[in-house]
Amino acid sequence: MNREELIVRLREVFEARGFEGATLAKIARASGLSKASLYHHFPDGKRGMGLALLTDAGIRLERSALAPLREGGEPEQRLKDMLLGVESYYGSGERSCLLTVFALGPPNDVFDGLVERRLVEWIDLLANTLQDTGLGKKEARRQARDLVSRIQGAGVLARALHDPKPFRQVLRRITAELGLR
Amino acid sequence: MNREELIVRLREVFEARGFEGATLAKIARASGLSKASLYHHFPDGKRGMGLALLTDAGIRLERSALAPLREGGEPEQRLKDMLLGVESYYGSGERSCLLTVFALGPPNDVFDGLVERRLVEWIDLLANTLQDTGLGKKEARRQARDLVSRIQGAGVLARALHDPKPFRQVLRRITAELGLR
DNA sequence: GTCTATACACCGATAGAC
DNA sequence: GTCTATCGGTGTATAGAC
Repeated sequence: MNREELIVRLREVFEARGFEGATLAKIARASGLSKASLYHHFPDGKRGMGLALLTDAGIRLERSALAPLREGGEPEQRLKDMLLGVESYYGSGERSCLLTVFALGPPNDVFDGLVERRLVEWIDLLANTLQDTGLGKKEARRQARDLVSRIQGAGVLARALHDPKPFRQVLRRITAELGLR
Repeated sequence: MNREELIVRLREVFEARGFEGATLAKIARASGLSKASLYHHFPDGKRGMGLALLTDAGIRLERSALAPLREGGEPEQRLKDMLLGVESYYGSGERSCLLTVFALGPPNDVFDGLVERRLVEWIDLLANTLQDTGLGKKEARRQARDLVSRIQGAGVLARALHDPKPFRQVLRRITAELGLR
């Protein structure tokens, strides 16, 4: 069992059940390892797992959605690529964002800081890109916040309704509104 | 200690920590009652508390945000009133929606059904109102889904960033976009 | 209605064999 | 690296006095 595959298995449990809802018994079952073996891979136990998973989610979000915004091409193309990355990151609405799941659990200084930094980074990058399309600085920031809200909300809605379609529809709507055809 | 005041106290714990994170010890501390006394008010224990709180949240959302949509006035006024109700329901971004918090916890047939029904109801009512403004049926439904997404996402964002401002800004933006001035 | 005391299951975590 | 067995603590829930 290598760490990469292990993280994928753990992710499913934490994403679906939240940090508190992910008990070691369920994690062990999902991973095929015993509780004791999990401590070989994560000496800090559940705290370490949560940290590793949240870091992993941040990196995946960065690669899928944030990195495209940093590229040097046309801003319209960057926005388009970001939305494609978001679609992939959310598994087309079938999966939840771990940052969101953790954010709605109990307060935790370590976790909360990681979540907050990624979201701020996302909004900042998005605002810069929107500015490159000709928007004013303030309006770009407002729209960036709004877009991240919509994406997060779409993920929540899909989960709450047990249906990935609302997620895809909202993403399509955003694409259309931004004039990305 | 009457039930109304008790529910308000419990709400704070469940909203901030989620169902799994809300332990009886914390609930007892927050309510000023002992664990045993809580079982006098909620014979079914934590399950009963969660159900009562989720029902309460649904009713508050109904009164604040959904009821205005049912009224007979101008659709623009109904939308305006809904947004005011949403602002109030979310405590201007200082509080989270318990439906969202529960939706992102572990799957639970009872809870999930309640959450789902309220959200579907919200989207339906909103779509009807938007249709009354002259939108086509399909477009009204799409926009209704989008609006609920944005509101939910705004609540998540405000919580994740520990700052109510993004919530208020998104709500203001929606108001402006709908031409409600 | 509220309490103290307690039952008992499950939690995260560890010991130590292989 | 993986396991079985087990620890101490905390979780939900109950008994029974007042």
